[in-house]
Amino acid sequence: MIPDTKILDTILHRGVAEIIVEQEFVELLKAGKPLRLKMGFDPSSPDIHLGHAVGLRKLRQLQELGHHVVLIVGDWTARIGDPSGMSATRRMLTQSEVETNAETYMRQLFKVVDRAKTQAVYQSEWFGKFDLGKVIGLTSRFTVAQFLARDDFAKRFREGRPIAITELLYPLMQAYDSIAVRSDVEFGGMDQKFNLLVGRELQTMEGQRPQQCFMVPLLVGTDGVQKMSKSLGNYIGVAESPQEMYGKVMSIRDDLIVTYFDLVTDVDAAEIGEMRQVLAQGSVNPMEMKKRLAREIVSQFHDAAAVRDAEVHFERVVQRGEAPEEIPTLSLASLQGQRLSRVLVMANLASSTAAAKRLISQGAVEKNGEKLTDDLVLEGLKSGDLLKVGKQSFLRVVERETGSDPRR
RNA sequence: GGAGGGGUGGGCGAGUGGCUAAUACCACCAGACUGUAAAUCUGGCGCCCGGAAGGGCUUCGUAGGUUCGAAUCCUACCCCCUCCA
Repeated sequence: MIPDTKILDTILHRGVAEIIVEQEFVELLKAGKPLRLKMGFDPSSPDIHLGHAVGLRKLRQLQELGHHVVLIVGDWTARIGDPSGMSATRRMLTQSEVETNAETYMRQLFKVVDRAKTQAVYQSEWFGKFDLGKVIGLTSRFTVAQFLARDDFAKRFREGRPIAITELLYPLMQAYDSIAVRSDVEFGGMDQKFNLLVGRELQTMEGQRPQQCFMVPLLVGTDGVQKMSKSLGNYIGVAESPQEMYGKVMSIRDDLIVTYFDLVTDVDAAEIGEMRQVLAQGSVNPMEMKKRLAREIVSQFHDAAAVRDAEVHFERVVQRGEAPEEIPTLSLASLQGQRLSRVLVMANLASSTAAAKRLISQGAVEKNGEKLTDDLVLEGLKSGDLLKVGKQSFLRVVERETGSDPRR
């Protein structure tokens, strides 16, 4: 299918950092023939988050035009670890770990990408047969200088920090994947630029038409500073519960609202432009806009009812500081005669008695809305009493356990 | 093959015999503020006993040793890095 100008414009400009070579890419799209869109992942980290979604949404848009995704399960590159993240060499994964991770990954991937138009292949299909001769052949095509041109290698080299030789192999392997699957376009974040370009070069050397490199911007994580990543813990996972997702979106800083709308929602560009304006003027409470954002994001992964529930939950627990519908309980009998710090530990509201005491002395503990500032035995505890620790942790005292044990 | 540097609490990184459960910063937790956030400010940030005051225990790569007393000194071992060849 040949895209009309509006769709083409969205594909080329919304949520895109750079396309190499944009003109060639446009021509390929206009030719209307199905393209092979390459996207790789290492099965060492199977969780997909909104940062990945930026690129995956692009794949989806292109699938809607009839193009095909070739998903590469990097069961060999996972052993090395992508140096783009500067991580240390990883241990080898077992075959079954790889398969489990790949499965998890794909289940999450297909929340965004069209399964019917996706083909998954394992790197081991070609690297499993590689012998030393081929490895040497591959490495002989590039020079150290070429690799040192890459930013992070150059930096580490300059600072005298180690670069494992296997790390140099990573881009080569990724590039070879492009040959193996005859990639037309490879997708990745801006941090993948070097790797994608090596693919282009290698394809040219092998007489293949060089792939186009499609790079998306890196989404800033919930900390508002660093790129979203699992290891930094600042991510919003696509497999998370509606409540978690909604809450995490609400916790991003105001100045990221527009970026998020732009990169991870389908809200019309013109409308986003208006938002930018009203936000700048201060004529709207950013919170309201963020709620809209949260709804837009959550609804991509959950049904409408779940989205509403998540919002109600947020308003209740976070905005009004009330107890949610479901809170952990402990029986009166088990708490009788126990000191407050002990109770908090039993209820899993504190990680140790020392921690519990800190919370108490800092005024973070309430019983039925009344502050408790001494670590004493709770007198007159009765069924129905509500303990609150911090802003959002609760415990209900009940006559008898009904099953949900907070200690689990 | 040779020379040298280093392994400290979640991270980074001070400390080189007692004043050190161990500086600072980041992360994190709580409180205040607030429009959800962010920012800011205040406090906290090994575990156990005690209402508290206070007391005890365990931590500075691993295992031993010296000493009244060690993260700090000695010995052995493990691991990491840099430079020269």
